[in-house]
Amino acid sequence: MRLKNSYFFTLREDAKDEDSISSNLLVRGGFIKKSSAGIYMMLPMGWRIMQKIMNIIRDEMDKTGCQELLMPALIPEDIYIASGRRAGFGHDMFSLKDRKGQNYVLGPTHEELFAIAAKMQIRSYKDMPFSLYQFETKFRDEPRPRYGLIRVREFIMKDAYTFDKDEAGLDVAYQKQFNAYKNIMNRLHLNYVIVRADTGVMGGLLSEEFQALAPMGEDTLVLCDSCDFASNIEVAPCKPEIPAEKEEEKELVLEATPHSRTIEEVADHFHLPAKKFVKTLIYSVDGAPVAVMVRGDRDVNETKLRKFLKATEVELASPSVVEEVTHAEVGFAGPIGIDCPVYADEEVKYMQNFIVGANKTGYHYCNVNLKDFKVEAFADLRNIMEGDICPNCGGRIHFAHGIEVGNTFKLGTKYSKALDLQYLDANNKLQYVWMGSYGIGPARAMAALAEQNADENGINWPKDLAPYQAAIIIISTKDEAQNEAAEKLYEQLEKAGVEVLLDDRDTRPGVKFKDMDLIGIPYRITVGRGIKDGMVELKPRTGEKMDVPVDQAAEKLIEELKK
RNA sequence: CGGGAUGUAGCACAGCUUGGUAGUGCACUUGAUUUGGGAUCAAGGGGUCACAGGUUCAAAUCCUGCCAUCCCGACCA
Repeated sequence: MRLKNSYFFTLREDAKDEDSISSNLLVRGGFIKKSSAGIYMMLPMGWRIMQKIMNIIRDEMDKTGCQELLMPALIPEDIYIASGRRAGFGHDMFSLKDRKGQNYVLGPTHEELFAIAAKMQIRSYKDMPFSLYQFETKFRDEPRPRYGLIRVREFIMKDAYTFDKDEAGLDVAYQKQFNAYKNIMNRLHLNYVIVRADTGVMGGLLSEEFQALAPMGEDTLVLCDSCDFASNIEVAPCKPEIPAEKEEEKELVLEATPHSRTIEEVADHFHLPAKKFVKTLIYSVDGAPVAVMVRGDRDVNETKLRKFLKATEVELASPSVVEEVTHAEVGFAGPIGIDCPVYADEEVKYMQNFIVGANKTGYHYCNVNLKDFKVEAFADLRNIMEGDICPNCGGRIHFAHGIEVGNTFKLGTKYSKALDLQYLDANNKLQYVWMGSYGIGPARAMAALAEQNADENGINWPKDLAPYQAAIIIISTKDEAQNEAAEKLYEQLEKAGVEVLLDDRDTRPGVKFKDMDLIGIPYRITVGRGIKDGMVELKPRTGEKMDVPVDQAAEKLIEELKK
């Protein structure tokens, strides 16, 4: 493509309303532009990269025998009511009415429609296995869009669905998709890890996430120093820390702590480490108050709490609820005499002579032991911490941050039951279909690549994903010899199938160099003053320049691109 | 949804406290000098100061409302 008279622009300054490395570079490079909160225009340079990413995904999907189709985005609300997910998604779903007053939603993910589509195919066990996928725009009304393409409200997703007659079949289909996902991540040159994750609103039996490593990533990944344990923090199991020695249980004491509400303040008051305290947090679990105890230096894991109590919604209770159940101001909650059920993290079971709030404003109890209060149940309810023991091998845990680029789910029969997707087995008995669902966000992949490959000059795209493989820069467009040589080279490369940009803009060389580095063109051929001796310059974006005779430049570039 | 901030030229911002001709840098146009890492000089073009009301002789500036955007939190496949 010739840059002159084409839609191409870059910005010299960071965008004020972008908040990450990738989104700033993508906006500055003219790849994308925010059109409203969490909604982006995908401009020509960005769309080229998207298509390259999508082609790799498509190729790997096709290799698994998955068939591509396209579902509507506009879907009657009833379908999500039938699956029970209308309430689950809640305000995350864009919804609207048609002229007749019928309620519609914009699809946030498509398990329901694919299950319905599968009904048309499936009569007997002989009709499976098969799988389907699409690239489709999804809509999710995120409460807080962020980080450019990473958390958006409208985005293209590749979603695939597998249909099998039993769990063994699902296992095989899942493994095939899982391997395809690994191939995709590798071909995208992403630095990633695969972690266990919560199944969330998708439901089902198993969820694994493909997480591109990046410091700004929103997910906390729990990794082990000595084995291959990898989990999203939301589901990482914890082993309780058991004190080495038993203490002698002391007498319960009520102590005035008038100015101490937070754990730090209370620890200060008693001159004891946070480990000697137990926090009591009041949660609202499907509307009912529940107290949860964890050691003072730990955090409650709300995903674990929700699962343990088989609840759909878990959130910290409002101050008024806290005051109601504790009969005290916020900051003095404890298990003794509280007016709601108490659950405790397993670790609390092993603690002795600890300190808790007294449910009385300005007081804490010291030397508290298990006999002093009633607990409904002990369970793993806390977040694992860096330095904790690996639940798998006993090694040490460390954290990393990731961008969730892909996610695979073993759904089981959740949707086939909800939407009545059945088949006749060999014994002429009706059975439910086993489903899997597999999502990948090409735009998130693009942002993750930018995040992982940014340098001080811009984005250093992998060779095969850059919007163009090479750029020919004309130093002075007033020099006929330079123009002619550049044109000839351009035609030669186009003919050879190289994706090449001809920077024939009438501007200073520095501008051209900066622009090509910013948008991450992997190779640059500079046609300048050397042309009078028949020489041009070939330079990798990050690497040394080489002087090359102009008539060998194309050949040399093609050779470099193959490396 | 709670807390905070911001909306002024294509972009980034100043001006608002203390009401009185709409400003700066980049970008853009024209000319000149330049031409291997975001040139210099000169002359220009471009604005319902988010929107709607109000106060005032007079509002970007003060008041009320409203919309949008961003930040922190909550939430989140």
